[in-house]
Amino acid sequence: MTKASFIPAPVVRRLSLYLRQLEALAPEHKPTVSSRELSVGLGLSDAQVRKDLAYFGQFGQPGIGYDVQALISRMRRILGTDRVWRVVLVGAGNLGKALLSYKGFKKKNFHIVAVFDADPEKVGKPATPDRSLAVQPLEEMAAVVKATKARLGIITVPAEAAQGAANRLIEAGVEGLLNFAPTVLNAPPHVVVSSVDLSVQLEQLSFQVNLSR
Amino acid sequence: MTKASFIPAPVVRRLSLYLRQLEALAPEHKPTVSSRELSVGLGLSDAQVRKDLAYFGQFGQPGIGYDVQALISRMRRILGTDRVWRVVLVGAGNLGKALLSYKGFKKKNFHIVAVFDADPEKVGKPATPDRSLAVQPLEEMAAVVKATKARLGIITVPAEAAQGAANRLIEAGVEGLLNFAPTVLNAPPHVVVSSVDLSVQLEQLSFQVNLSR
DNA sequence: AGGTGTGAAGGATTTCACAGCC
DNA sequence: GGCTGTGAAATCCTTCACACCT
Repeated sequence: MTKASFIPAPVVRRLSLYLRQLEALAPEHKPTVSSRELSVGLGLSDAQVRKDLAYFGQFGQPGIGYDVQALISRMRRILGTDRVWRVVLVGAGNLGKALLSYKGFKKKNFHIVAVFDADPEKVGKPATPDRSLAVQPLEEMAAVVKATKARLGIITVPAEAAQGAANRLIEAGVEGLLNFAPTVLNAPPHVVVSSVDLSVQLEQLSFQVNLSR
Repeated sequence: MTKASFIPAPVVRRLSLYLRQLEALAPEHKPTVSSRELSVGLGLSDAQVRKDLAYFGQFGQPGIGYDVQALISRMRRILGTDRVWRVVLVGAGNLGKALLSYKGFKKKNFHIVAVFDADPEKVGKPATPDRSLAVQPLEEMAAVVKATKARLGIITVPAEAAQGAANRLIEAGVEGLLNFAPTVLNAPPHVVVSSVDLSVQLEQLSFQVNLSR
């Protein structure tokens, strides 16, 4: 593996976008793609694409470009999605259930293997219409995470319950958290946390829209 | 209004986080907060908070800090959430329905006023369990957006349908789009686009988790 | 010609550090 | 003593531009 000691955050964010673009244009069966072609759709410069990819070694052919399939494989390995990631979800509310039936995760090799909720009313009931998973009580988390070898957790509980859910997940041995609750999570340094606050996204829009008038 | 001619993107992103922190600590009835107190929870430096706020004028008291309530009001006005934003949603699938019943939006003054879907099977059916909104056909969009004075649109359709949905929304006069489809959207410069790709979020996690071992 | 990889230059953002105010 | 607002310095990131490859 390359000496990818430290990668700037903006680069990591773009990596996923490159992969998405590549996968979108793979069906066209063009064997290669240039940094320019990759960059235009994303509103970036061609130099940026080359610099970003150069963090992980050099796999372009001067005069030709990048081999699409090879680059896809390489990017998947870099991002870690060449293998299955087992994920547990805490919070069987509306958002949690929506994520459970979201097809995109499985396509990207993220498999949700268990669902937990604090509400005794929900425990035992099927978490999805297809009844593939039943909601389990929080107490089971440690055992289930261990048994399923899940390494990631998704938090879709109310803000007040988020830190508690995070603590349990961390205790159970999860290595990364995707948090949808509108609050900051504290976690030890060996646990990676990424947050999506849906209201914040809309706020960004309302700010920008107000600016342009 | 202040000469907020141009605000760097990183600053805008943090603005929402400041407001969220402030709202979280408002119930404690502490009258003021220091840049340091605001910064620690978010993992930022105190200087950063002060610099960011300084873009919009100066409302701190040396030796005291910032008046919590005043800062909240000010931030809401800056972000545009001191008024109601009417929002329409396209795509009555799982994610769309989850967003419809997400309480956080209304709390932040974002009101979803209509739901559209291309599937004739879904049209006419209630979009939420509480039956407050019925799914409408895409053809109605222009008229409904006009009638409801909606200015923002949320896209929760499959990737293949996203650009089409965006075009219709733009045509109908919407000024900002929040896109959950895993694809890049093209839009004219007067329309602001913000995207959330759920799989990309998990990919970021798998990358970071792989790094730290 | 068309295209990559990369030092060097340029810009943007963050941190430092301190004068000045409460 | 505590804290803000802000120039100056430092750091981080992007763009330029070109040697080199096919």
